[in-house]
Amino acid sequence: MADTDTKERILDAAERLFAAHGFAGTSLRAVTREAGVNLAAVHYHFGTKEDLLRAVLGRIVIPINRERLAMLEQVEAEAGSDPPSLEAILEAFIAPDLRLIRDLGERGVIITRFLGRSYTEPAEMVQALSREHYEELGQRFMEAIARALPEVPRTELYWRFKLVVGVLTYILADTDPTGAYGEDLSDVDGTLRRLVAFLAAGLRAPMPEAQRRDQPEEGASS
Amino acid sequence: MADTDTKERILDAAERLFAAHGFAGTSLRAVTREAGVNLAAVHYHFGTKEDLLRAVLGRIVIPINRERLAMLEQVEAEAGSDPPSLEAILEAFIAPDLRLIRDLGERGVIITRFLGRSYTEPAEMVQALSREHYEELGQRFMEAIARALPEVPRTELYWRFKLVVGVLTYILADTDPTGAYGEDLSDVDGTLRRLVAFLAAGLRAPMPEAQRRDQPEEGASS
DNA sequence: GTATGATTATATCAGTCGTTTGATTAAAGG
DNA sequence: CCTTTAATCAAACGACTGATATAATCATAC
Repeated sequence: MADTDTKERILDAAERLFAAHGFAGTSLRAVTREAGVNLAAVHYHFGTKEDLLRAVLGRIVIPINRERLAMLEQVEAEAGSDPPSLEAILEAFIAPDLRLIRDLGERGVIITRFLGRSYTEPAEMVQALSREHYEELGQRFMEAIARALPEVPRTELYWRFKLVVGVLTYILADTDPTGAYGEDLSDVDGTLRRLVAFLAAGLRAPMPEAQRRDQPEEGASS
Repeated sequence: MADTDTKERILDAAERLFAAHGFAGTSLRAVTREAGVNLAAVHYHFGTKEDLLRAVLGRIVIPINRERLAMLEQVEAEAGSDPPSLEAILEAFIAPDLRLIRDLGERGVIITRFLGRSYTEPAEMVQALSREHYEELGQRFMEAIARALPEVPRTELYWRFKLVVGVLTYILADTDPTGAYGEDLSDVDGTLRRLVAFLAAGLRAPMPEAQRRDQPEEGASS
């Protein structure tokens, strides 16, 4: 059995099972059973269970983020010396994930679910890994958005960008092949447009009135 | 040892550990160790590990949802025959969770984290339970929002409401006592206002242009 | 005091877990 | 061909898991 085959089979199986059951809920025996390989192969090829997860996450996230960054750079290049449009930036941020579904079919669904869940995955190391992959990129996108929305205070934008991440995370975690995405793959683009519309509006929202700390709690505010 | 004490201790410990490590990553021995009780007490008082989780989730969610519903009803009563404002509805939806942090301090943080994570928790039964608690209530809020936004198509609202849930889920899952929420509890109200502003704008966003399926992919759309 | 039910404590069961080990096999290189 | 390296295999280790059984203790009522 060729080594690239064994490793790939382990990675594929682990990807599926980690996405479905999380890190703690997935045993190495389940992985090796599904991959049809020997238990010790995991340790031979990857080391610890954590190392396996690192490998799974890395092979997913690195190409996606490369694509994400490339899209952003293209958007910026097309805008020239002007700031790029907010919608285009958001599209660059979101599209690579959603297009996984269209391009990879069922594996795309597995991956998006895995990505979406990794952010709130109970095992701390999963979260830490996930954030590590996104930190620099997030900063990059934050700055592009700040240029597109100079009138929104920076701290507010930082916070709102987290909400953008939250929405994307949630959508990814909730993908379901029997739902809208699975039925009609061209709907991915429609979904993208609607997502971008929602998020762009939220990012552009005027700041709410400053709170007044010395007043008792109020009911309705028009 | 009085039975209400033992049960409470188990529930408290389980709440903390499930929130931190998830269902699969938390063993009953860890729970009983932390609670300072005997292993058999779990089965005696609660039955299976799943039943314990049910009990933990139920004692958290039921009062919060009661409060959520009460706030919505108050908002509707104040609006009379008019539709209530979107902002007020969103506030009724979100405030009970956020106020946990202010009102319960560290336990509030634990609970919000638990709630936020339960939606994407890898163990399927956690998710199923979580959704079960929110299904009817979600429907109730959806209808209130639809009355506040009659110009947005119903199917689009349904979908956008899921994004609202996603944002809230993410914020809850990401609570960190060392962050903004923990430092200044009065900031919970500011957070609520900013959240509502973001989400209200997104919900009110005009529909994006319908997609054209027969056209090649476009770049920027102004 | 006794009787009864509730509760706790301990031991055990059967199984699972990640990791390691030494043996064996397969492939590559000289 | 032999030697070396890479890869695979099966067994074992020590630890842990949820659940159960049983006996002891506690609490309450009569």
